[in-house]
Amino acid sequence: MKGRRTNIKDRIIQDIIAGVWSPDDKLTLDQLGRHYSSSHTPIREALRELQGEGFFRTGAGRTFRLREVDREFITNIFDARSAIESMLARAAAQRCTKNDLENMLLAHDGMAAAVRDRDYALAGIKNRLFHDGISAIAANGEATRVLNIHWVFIMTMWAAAGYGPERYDGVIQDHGYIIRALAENDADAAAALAGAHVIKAKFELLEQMKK
Amino acid sequence: MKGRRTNIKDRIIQDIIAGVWSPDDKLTLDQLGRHYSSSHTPIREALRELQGEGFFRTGAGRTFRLREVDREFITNIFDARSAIESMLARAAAQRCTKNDLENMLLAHDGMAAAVRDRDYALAGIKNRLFHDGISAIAANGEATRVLNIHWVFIMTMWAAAGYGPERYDGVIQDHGYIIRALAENDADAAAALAGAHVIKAKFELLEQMKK
DNA sequence: CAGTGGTCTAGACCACACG
DNA sequence: GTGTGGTCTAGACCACTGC
Repeated sequence: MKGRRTNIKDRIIQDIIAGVWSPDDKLTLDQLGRHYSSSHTPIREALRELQGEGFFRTGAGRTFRLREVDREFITNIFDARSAIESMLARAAAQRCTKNDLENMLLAHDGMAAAVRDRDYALAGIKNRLFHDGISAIAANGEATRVLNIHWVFIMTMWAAAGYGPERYDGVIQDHGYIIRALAENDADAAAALAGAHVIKAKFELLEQMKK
Repeated sequence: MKGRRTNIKDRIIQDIIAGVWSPDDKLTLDQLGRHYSSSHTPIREALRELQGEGFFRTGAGRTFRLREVDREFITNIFDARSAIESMLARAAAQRCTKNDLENMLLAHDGMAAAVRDRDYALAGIKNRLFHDGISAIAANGEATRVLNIHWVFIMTMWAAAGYGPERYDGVIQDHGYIIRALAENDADAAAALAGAHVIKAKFELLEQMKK
């Protein structure tokens, strides 16, 4: 399924965070095509996907203009994620079966083990497994799609932030409480916990941005 | 800005609802290209946008497979919309100024007038103005983008549903209460009202689908 | 190991800005 | 009117499928 478009999109995000492209650059298809060794079409499609994720706005004329990844942008996408994750957690708590719960515990333990080993790359992957698990139980593919769109960006930001044990321990603690809410089929609790969990991530990234 | 891609996307959605394309059809680029008198690229991009909106899933191989627009799909997207509109209404209530309020009242009165004149096409447009107004006050462009993606689909569904005065009066009543919440800067009330407003739309469309 | 069909390349096209 | 640069056309390419 994946063409080179997917790779180009990921590389562009990493380059945005790394500061290779700045908001005032022109960013023409020719220029990007040269940089990523590709012709117009794959670049064009990658840009359109990135536009759908909010990284580009259509500027004057028909040009693509890079959006600044600033506090407002982080705030906006995490507020949206919080609302959706909260809703999904509520649905998941209502539907959660014994089997679902075991899968969640597996992901949870896997992440805890990775953090214990100081393997933060693995911990990031396990973290995503945990959140994907909730989405799977909630079974709302359309809402899940919205959560998935910024994933590359979030992973890259976390890697750049270089969080240590304190941050990860807090995340794991939160996950533990969310699992309890799922186990009790307590929808209100799950919604509140999941929503707050995302807000914390927002604050951490905003804090990190000041540097 | 708009190329023919945008038109093709809208026409495909209308054709999906009209039953021109059914979930089991092959839907190759060649076939669609012949049908919409275009070459691969614009079709391909339209399909990719529609994939991002959940209308297509990537089937076996690398083929595009049309998703069935069924009760589950409607439920999923409206549950997601409810969560986001609720969050936006909460933010809007906190930020709403006197000037913002006047703009909302303008859109509100415009829709009421359109319904009084039985001009439901105009009422649909005014309805969108109302919801766009809330998004504008909330000033979360990234969340708003998520709300905008299904708009063509929703407009087409409403037109197909052929709602009469009773339905529109209910919508306008809801809008009136939301405006009151904005006026009082009552964030909790706005969130509850906006969330419920979307759930009602979901139930109405599900009801409509049985026929 | 052919067939099917999505993906990429090259280049013409043309809309929109600016002088 | 001229130029810049996004958009579309045509066709080659090649991954995946199923015979």
